[in-house]
Amino acid sequence: MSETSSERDQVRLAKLDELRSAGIDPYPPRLDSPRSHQAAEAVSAFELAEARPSGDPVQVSLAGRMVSRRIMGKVGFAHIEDGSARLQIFVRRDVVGEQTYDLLFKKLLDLGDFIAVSGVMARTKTGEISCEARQMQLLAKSLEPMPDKWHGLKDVETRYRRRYVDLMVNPDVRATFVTRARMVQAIREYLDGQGFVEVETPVLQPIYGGAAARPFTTYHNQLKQDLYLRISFELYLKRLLVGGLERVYEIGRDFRNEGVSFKHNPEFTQLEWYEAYADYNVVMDRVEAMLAHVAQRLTGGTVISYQGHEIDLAPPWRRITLRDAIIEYADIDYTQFPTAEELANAMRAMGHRPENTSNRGKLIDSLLGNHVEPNLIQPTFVTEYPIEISPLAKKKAGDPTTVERFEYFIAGMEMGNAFTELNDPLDQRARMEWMQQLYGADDEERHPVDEDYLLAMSYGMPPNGGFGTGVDRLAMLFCDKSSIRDVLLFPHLRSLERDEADGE
RNA sequence: GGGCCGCUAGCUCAAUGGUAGAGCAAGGGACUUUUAAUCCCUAGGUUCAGAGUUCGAGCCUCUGGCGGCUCACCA
Repeated sequence: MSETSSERDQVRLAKLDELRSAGIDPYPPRLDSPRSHQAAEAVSAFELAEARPSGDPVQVSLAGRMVSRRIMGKVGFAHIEDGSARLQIFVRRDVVGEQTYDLLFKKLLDLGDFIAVSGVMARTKTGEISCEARQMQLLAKSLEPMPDKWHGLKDVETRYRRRYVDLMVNPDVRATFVTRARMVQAIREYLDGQGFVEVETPVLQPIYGGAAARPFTTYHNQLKQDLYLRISFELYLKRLLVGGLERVYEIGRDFRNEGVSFKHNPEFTQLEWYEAYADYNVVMDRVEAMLAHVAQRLTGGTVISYQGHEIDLAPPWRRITLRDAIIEYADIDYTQFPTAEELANAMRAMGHRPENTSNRGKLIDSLLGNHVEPNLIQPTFVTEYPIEISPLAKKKAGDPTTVERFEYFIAGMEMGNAFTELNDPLDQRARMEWMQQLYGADDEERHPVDEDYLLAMSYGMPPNGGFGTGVDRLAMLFCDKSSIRDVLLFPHLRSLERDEADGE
């Protein structure tokens, strides 16, 4: 599949040859002088020494990618960039010698090459702290040109397809993924501190469940078994409560075979936890506390800025019932319309265009998604959900149509879902069987009945509160990104079609 | 899936339907404190693909590909 070599490819390959004939390994296995400092460390070491009257020279050995170069005859400057910072190096021919200066630095190095530099830290005439090179070693030759040093890489598609290039030239992108990592770390810190145990449950599941979603299917050849990539962890984690683990959580990948959008990727990271002897009120308290903790860790405060909105994560958050929220934002009191048909008619009378469904819960959910959700900028818990769309949640005492469930919303996005978990095995079986009727056989969100889950529950499951949230959406929030693709290192994209005439 | 927008040199971008250009990057040269270094010279293109209209298409039309935004659907 290699194309006709362009001139620029030829030039780079010729440089490889020239390096080798000069006895220079373009890909040496290690540094001649082991790295002593990261760039940022070298700068602080110099600043420290500079502040002392009799500061000794600061000797350093650095390594990084050469990202700019300015040659002025027999002296030249370059910037190298490592994981900590960008640092200028100053190279003089009469210091490093002709072979290093003329052949290597001036002629055979390219922007993008990894190099090691040993020398002394100094301040240049213009005041920039730099490393004056005594020795220089090529560490890895780059064969592809770097993007424009000033404009960087802007093309969105290329940024996603070649994230490594995006990362090397756009510092904000690296910062985003560091922030994401710190966010996940802070989540674990909170939960671990609360006595939760982190566990891992199967990604490959013979029966999927725990969410209303369409799964990916796969197949185990030797076992001759159909398997599904999990759409949630829920049913496995709750089995652990049966087994006596009282507080469990999992952070991992879910897979849903649905549309992709700025907030949906086919695989995404989910956090779920389950806590014995807690109900959904306890869960709400925890969600507030956890996200306030994360915000503190990342920003030192609880107010974050998201797409121009100031969002305050400090507890307590607004709590509103689903019924009141829909009355407030859509002006419909769904309790006045006890059947799907009546509710759909009422919605039509209000100018909405509800889909044809006999599932009243789905209609209510669409009112929530279309009319309520976009308005919930500040963190908000919406509570008390219809039973038809909540097969795993416990009924509210005295109201058989409603369950103890909440979803929480921030910045107009649904961020997560929780309930007082249903632990009555007979009720659970009835609810699952009811779902079979409620969702037609052609409904792609219809769930199979998980007999082993029912068996587990029959052994006795403590009352508990469970919670699930999209880690990527939290990352969008804390990284101030409007698209999930900007917080995924390698977002899913269609494959590029290869030109078949392009030769193998 | 629908609608709108985009795709031109390695990168960032130009180009009334009339010879495809610039800056950076690259190659050659000058330059011993520059920093978007500067100066001189050079090379670099199937304008996403295909078809059509036209004397002539990067530009107009159609089909397809990929992407972005958005609507629908969903967690």
